[in-house]
Amino acid sequence: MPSNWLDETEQLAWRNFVTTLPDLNAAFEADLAPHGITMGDYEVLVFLSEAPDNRLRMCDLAAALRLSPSGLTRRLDGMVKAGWVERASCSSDRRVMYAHLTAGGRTKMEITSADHVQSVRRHFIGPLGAKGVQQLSSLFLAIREQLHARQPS
Amino acid sequence: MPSNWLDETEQLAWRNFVTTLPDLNAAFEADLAPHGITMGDYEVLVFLSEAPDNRLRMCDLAAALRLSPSGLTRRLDGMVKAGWVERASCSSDRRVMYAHLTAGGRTKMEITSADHVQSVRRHFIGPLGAKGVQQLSSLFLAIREQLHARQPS
DNA sequence: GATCAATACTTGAGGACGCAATCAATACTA
DNA sequence: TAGTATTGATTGCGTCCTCAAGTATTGATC
Repeated sequence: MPSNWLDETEQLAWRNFVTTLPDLNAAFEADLAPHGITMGDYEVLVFLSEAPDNRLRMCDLAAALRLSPSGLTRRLDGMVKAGWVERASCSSDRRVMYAHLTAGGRTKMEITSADHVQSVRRHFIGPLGAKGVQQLSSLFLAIREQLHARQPS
Repeated sequence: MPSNWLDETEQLAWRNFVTTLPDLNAAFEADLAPHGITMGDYEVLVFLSEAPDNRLRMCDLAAALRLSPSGLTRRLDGMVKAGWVERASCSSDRRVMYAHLTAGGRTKMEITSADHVQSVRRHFIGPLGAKGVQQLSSLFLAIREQLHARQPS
């Protein structure tokens, strides 16, 4: 074993982390499933609802979602078909397409968000406790800053 | 906004968490990529290397990996082709197939693990700090216990 | 101002995964 | 012990994603 191996405490932390993540994610998906929407699509609704004019350029939205351009194109296809989003072209730059939240999309998000917040509270906020929420917040902030320090996105 | 909405601190913690995860994951994958292996395949090697006789039943391995049976079948196809794993039938129950770590698979894991541990240390352990490691460990333990409390897997 | 590079998006091809159906083997039950 | 249910693994099919290539538009350079 190399000298930089994880000690027991570090090993335990790492395992607690990586073994919990998939189940946590599955729990959120399962809670959203009755609404007929995935976490991925729901996140699109959230980003658009918070953007100016309820719209974002495809490339900006893709970057925010950590999705490839083609991946977003196809995800949006489905959401347009569902009536939650529409495409709109840009007058000042005819290369860009806006993803624009429709009224139906906003309604969908509002209905869904109530359950989703409850889901986050039950699976995430609740078990952490008030102190744990603050701890976890700053821990992940530190991780993210370290990530962006080397690879400024 | 419903009454159970997240307050500002909770909101911030949640966002720090969900926005960091994809980048963290991408960092691990990127560090492993030069070895020509994915996190998914690497995890198979780890599980098998720690199992008795370096082998696990397909169904047990699938459960450990949070993978569907068919998903594991196909992942193993690739790993068998790479020479890291071999399938072995079970004498006492002819339904089961063992996934068995080969010598080449163990070598692959040992070579790869040095870099992977460094990767975990840089992106995860390092920014957390000694105190943060312990905090995060118990926080995710709490989350997992809450998850299993309702849905005993 | 013509050319070349960069940017924004889409499409085609291929990979990874889940669900449902299938087949084989074992366990339960009357 | 015969019949049924359960378990373990695989295959077909559909979905979602990425990469590479292609098209269109804008920006940069000489």
